[in-house]
Amino acid sequence: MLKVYNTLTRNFDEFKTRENGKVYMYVCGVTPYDYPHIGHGRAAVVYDVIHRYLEYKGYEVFHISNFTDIDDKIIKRSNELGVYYKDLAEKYAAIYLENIDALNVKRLWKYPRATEEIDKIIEIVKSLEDKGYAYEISDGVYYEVRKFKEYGKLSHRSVEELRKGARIEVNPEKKDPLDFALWKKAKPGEPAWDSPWGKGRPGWHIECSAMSLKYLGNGFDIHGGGEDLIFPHHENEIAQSEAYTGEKPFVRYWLHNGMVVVNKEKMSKSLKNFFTMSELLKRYDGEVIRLYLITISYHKPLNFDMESLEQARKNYEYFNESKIKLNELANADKPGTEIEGGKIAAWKKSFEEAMDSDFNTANVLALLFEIFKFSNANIVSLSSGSAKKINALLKDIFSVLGFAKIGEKRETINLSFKEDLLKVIKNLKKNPELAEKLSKISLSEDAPEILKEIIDIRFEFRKQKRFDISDLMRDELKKIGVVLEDSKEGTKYKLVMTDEGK
RNA sequence: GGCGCCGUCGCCAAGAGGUAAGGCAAGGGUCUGCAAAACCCUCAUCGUCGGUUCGAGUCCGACCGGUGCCUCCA
Repeated sequence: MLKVYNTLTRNFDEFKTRENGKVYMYVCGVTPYDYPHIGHGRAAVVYDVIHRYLEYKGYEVFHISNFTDIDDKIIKRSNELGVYYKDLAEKYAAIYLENIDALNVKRLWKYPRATEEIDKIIEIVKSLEDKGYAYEISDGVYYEVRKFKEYGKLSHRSVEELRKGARIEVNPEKKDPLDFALWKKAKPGEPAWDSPWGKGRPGWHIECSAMSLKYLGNGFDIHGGGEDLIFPHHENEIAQSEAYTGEKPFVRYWLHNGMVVVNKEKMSKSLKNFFTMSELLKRYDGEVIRLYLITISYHKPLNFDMESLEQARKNYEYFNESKIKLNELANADKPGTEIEGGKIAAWKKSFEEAMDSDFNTANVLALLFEIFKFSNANIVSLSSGSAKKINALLKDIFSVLGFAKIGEKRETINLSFKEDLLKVIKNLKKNPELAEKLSKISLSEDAPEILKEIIDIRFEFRKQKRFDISDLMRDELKKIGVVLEDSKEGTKYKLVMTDEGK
């Protein structure tokens, strides 16, 4: 039985959907005005894992995430750069999508944009005004918080407390400092849409109510986002939506992911302590970053540091290497010990129990270590059939965690790999004993063939016990990320990431 | 000031009343010409002080330290 931590009830609630077999989920997306950082990546990955597990459980998942493509920051930025606001927003929306593609986040059902849902937004604001929940003043239409009796139920605050903490008001016409803008009247030079209140644009919170209600309907299952959105964003969404529909709940389960922090401070643009996904992806494979992001419970803060990322890289390599061995065994058609069915079943059970406990990916990772420890320790005795059985389970686990490349051999690392190899050859030619042999290699061949010839030459030296030469060759290759592994069967190579790149 | 969260081995991190998962690092082995990889072994009583309980990282209280939200933010 799946249990999820619900911010509204502050409890691990049993997950029951509105409709049988279907999950409707809305996750607050980004305001695309700059490069997305790893915190945005974490949110995307977290809800992607949740999405994937729900599908594993047999649900059909209707998952959407918005782009808030009109707001103060976008207007300010586009004015600074002298570009059209929509072009700016679409540029960064595209970068965001590219980045999370690299993290192997599934594309969602829909990515609605605020500016493309103006009709629905106006309809809701108008309705709230008609029902007496909203009022118009000189600079816009505001939601009257005191009219909504349950205001504060999500963030667990009282209106009185909030009022004490409220900042000095900009517009004295507001009835209450807590009232927030549903619709902002246009200032000169700002993008604007026609409305019953003249030219203007949506306030910050209304677009999420409009898009979620439009595409998912009232009372949908999951609403997610960063925990910094609990107040005021999600609190206001509830107030708007439940007042508008006249029904509750607007959302059945409120899920919130923890922030990424750096040196214990929240990663944010204003503190300038952020790492963009684009820069991290230059140094680390997207799946390594993904693994790093799911090593800790999704609702806890994640303290970002390179050392932990490096640890994730090692763990990823271990999974990868172990899976390759298992695949080789599975394809070998080799007789051997059969794994007890009970073992597989127990692993499957602990996988599901972990995920059922509010998506405990950390425990799933521990399980993966257990499985691979077993397969590695028994790789010589196990039958191919057993390997296939283990692989079947791993396929499910990896598909839920969102790893598509574990077990693939990396054939070439990047485009400059051949250049690197030629550099190695050049360096090795400084050794007179090697020069002649290496010059026989045809440099017009592809990188894998060249590499193979180098390894063959080294093999000859090893046979003659010329370990000085073979060690020299091994060291040179290691510098470009080629690690040689000698065994009785011959020399295998694998490609690993180096500091300079993948 | 209000509402929260967190403090578990050098580091990362599960566990949430029944006697401390996992990973990285470290040390010792097996294997290897040496490595690498893999495997085996070793490695914590849970911020402090009280309380509840047969039994507490796990519940309650106080305190110490850190941090989030209350303003835009995944």
